This record gives sequence, structure tokens and C-alpha cells, in this order.
Amino acid sequence: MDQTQGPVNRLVLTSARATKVMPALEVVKAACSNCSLRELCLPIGLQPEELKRLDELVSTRRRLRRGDHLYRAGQPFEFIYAIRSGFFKTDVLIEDGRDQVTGFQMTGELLGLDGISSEVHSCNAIALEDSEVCAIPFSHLEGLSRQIHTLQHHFHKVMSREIVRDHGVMMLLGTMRAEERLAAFLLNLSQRFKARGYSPAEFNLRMSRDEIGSYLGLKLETVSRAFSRFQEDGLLAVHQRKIRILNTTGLKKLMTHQRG
Amino acid sequence: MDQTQGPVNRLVLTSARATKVMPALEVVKAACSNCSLRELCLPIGLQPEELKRLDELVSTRRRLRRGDHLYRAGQPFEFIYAIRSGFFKTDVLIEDGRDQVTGFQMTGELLGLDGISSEVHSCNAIALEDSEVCAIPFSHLEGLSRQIHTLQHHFHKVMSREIVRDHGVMMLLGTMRAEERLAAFLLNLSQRFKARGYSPAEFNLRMSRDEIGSYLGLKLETVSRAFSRFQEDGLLAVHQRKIRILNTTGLKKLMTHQRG
DNA sequence: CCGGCGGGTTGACGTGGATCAAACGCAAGG
DNA sequence: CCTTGCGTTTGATCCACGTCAACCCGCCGG
Repeated sequence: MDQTQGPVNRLVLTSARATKVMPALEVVKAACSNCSLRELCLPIGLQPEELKRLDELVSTRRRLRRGDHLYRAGQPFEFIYAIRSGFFKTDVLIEDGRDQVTGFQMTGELLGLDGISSEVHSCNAIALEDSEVCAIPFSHLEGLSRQIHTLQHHFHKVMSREIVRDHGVMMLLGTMRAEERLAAFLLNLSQRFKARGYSPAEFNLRMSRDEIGSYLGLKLETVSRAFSRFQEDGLLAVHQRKIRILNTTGLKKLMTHQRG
Repeated sequence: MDQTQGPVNRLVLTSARATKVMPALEVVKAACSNCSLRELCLPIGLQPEELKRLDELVSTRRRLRRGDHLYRAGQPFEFIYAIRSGFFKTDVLIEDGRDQVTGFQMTGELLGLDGISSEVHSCNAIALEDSEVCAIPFSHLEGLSRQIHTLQHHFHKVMSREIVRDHGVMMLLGTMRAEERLAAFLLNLSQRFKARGYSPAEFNLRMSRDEIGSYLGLKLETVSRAFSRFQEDGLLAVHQRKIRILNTTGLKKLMTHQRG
């Protein structure tokens, strides 16, 4: 998708090994400076020189299989994770067995911000498909963001965005009815796929009806019924987890519909 | 509105006027370094020297009357506010008229974190009683936290804590029933009053039943009924907005009660 | 080919909380 | 003293969603 940019990257591209032996995939995986996600992820707006320093900071990568935990509630917090590929959910659970999905995360988004406050993760992060993440030692990130203003500010924006997003979910859970919630959820997913260069109209859900329900504060049967209703009304085409949005404005209208 | 600030303040403290003429209250209000809230607020863990630099950063104070807006959704973001005294709510509202209280804030807590992400406030902050806040220019805070590691880390913790808190609210809205929600809410308030040296068992609610309901995703009638129920069950004594918790463990048990 | 299984759909019914409506109680103002 | 008004309480009814249960469908292994 994008091979140019950053000193490291230019070096690699012009070397014999890179062009002859190493597969493109491996090259791309090497660093932030030539990561296709850099405009979605932490490196936004950094200068090439700064980007190089960020490269040094992303020390390890982890691959996860579908179903693997990236971290669990209660584990000591050490890393922030940037999603390179794949799809995650985070959930919290309380003693009595109740649990709730607090979010779904996709490429370029950060995981682990919840752990900063108490040095311990407060939720579970679970891969919903085979995934790869960059592990960023948080103390290093703090160090570097003391030196790179842009990085610092962007990191603050990311945390703030998470807070704003959570407020949106609270709004959804507190005031919307089932179909409005599902419409809002689908439109949100659609937009995020679009931002990543995928079709905003057609995509695969990575999560079960139960997980959607948990996120939206609904039972899976209610989610299923809402899907059926949307299909009857010609808003969606649903096949298993394959979704095609047929009428975006209809969904938006539904979402904003007054109760009175 | 307030005449003492920054460097001026240090002057005042060592001057004859400060010790002889000015009332103690005024002195206390002058700066972080002698603010009674410094163990709850941003200055946690700072050295005296660092504290002095933080003083310079808190440039202005604002007094608000009950009902005043500290900021409104849509206004440009510039300041983080630390609550010196008083009580606030934040709420978001969407086009169709629905709104939701996203939080209640008390002394030592920060307001405005939501604005960082887009340089524009995403919610309204409204004083629920006469209040006073310290306005901290955010760009200055970023600057200082690039120099003071402790401050930086603490600020990150505060943002993270807000995220964790929001997840707790999502849990509450998504999985708890009315009485569980109210119990959780009261216990949370109780604990925060306690942390500030007030009685955890007896306090005045600063917000209406309607505002509680909005926060908890319930209608005011439901909140009222839950209060009545708690009183019948001997868990609370309720008189208007005056609350006395009679049975904390009972409330906790109720909160954690399984549905099955 | 069959049988089992996990996820999804659909239907029938129950219920917690919303809605609608009335009345109360405290406070401010005449 | 009475009025006005807002926040709250309480009751009666309604309805969206939860619950329970049957069934379906695609998938996998035998």
C-alpha cells in the first residue's frame, strides 16, 4: 500500500536484500516508520527523525490466535498495545459472574490504556480473530513523549478520544432502545472500516450475537430480532456474520428517532 | 474575581499583608502548594520545588454559581479544570433532545479531559452548587509534564482512571437493574465523600432525582421508588436530598446480587 | 451418511421499568 | 395567611425486552 517514507524504510527499499530476498510483508512489519497504519496509530504527525525514535521503542510484537488473551484483568500493566492486524474485544467481569464487553478494537487502535491508572489491567483483552499487536513499554512511551511534543499530544488525544467514546456508549446504554443501539453500533463499525480503506457497506462481524448484546446491554435474542427487523425493513442484508448495509440514511434516521 | 495567583502568590505568602490582614481562607486558595486538596488533585507526589512550578501554571480561578456552565459542548477546549470546592455534573446531549449525565465531579477531580481529543468540548459541565475551579491551560500542563515526570505520570493515571470509571458505568448501565444501580451509585458517592474527610454514612445529594436517573439510565420515578424501597428495607434514611446510609453491607450485597 | 454441537433464529409468555396521572410538601413571594 | 411552583412521591397501566423453549443451519468428526 505505501512503501515510501522514513529513513529506515528508504534504506530497506534500496538494499539488495530487501528487494531480492525479504518478502514485502516482513519489511512492512519492521517498524512504525513504514507501517501502513501510521496515519491511524500513534505515529500520526511525527517527523521522520521522530518516527525513527518511535521505532526503537516498539520493542516486541505478539501474534495471537483467535480466542487468545492479550492480557487479563489483574495482570500487572506494562505495555500499551497497538493493533497491527486483527480484531479484539475488551471485557470486564465482576465477582457475581456478570460481565460486559466494553469495546471492540481494530487495526491502529490502542489497547491497555485502562491499566495505567492502577498499574494493573482492569479488563480482559481477547483476540476475536488471529491478530498481531505491537507491544510498547509504557514507561518508554512516557519517556519519549517527554521529548516529542507531537507524540505526547497525540497520546493525550487518544486517551481523551477513548473517554469521549465511552460517553457515547453510556448515552447509548442509558437512553437508546434496542434497535437504535444496534443501528448506532453498525454505523460506528461501518465508519471505522471505511477509515481503514474497507467497504463501509459490506463487512464481516467478528463477534457473536452474544458479544454484540453484551456490548449493547441487550440479550442475544434481542440482537437477533433487531437484525431480522432491519432485514425485513430493507435496511440490511444479513447472512450469518456477513453484513451489507443497504440504507445508511435509514439506519441513521432510526438511530435518532424520538420516542415521543 | 480572584486576585492572587502564580508568582504573585508567593509574594503574598511571605508578605506582612498575608499573615496579618488576609484571612486564612484566602491564603489557602492561593496555590497548589498549600491547597488542602493537593493529595487528591494533580499535585500528588510532587516535590516542593515542582509544586512551585505547578503554582505558576494555574493561572486563573473561576467562581461559579449553582446552575452556571463551566463549559459547554462545542466550545473550544483550552483548559483543564480542577475543582477546588463545589460539585459538578457533566452531560452530553444529542440532536433529538435526548441527554445523559455522564458523571458527577467533586473536589480534587478534574474536568475537561473530554475536550483534548478534538480541541472542542464534547459535553457540558454544570455547577450543582456554588463552586470554585482552578483553570489550567492545557498546553502549559503538557509543557510542564514534559519536564516533571511525576506530574506526567499522574496525569496519565487520572485520564486512565476516568476510562476505568466509565467502564464501570457501562457495566452498571448494561447489566444492573434499577436498585443495584442506585446502590452502586450511593456506595460510590459515600466512598468519595469519605476520601475527602466527610462522613461516608451521611451526606447531601447535590443532584435531583432526575439527574440521578439520567446518570443511571433510569426515570426519576424509578429512582424515587428505589429510594423508598431502600428506606422500607432499613438500608437508608432519606429526607429530601439528605441521605443516611444505615446498612452499608446490605447495600453492597444488593449490588452484587445475582439475578438467577 | 449421520449425529452432535455451537451459534443463530423464532415464538410464547412474563416482568421490570417506562409512562401517565394525581397528589404531596417544602420554599419563595405576595 | 394564601398562592404558585418545582421537585418528589405514589399509584395504575403499558410495553420493550428478558426469559424460556423449540427449532434451524452450517460445520466437523466418525
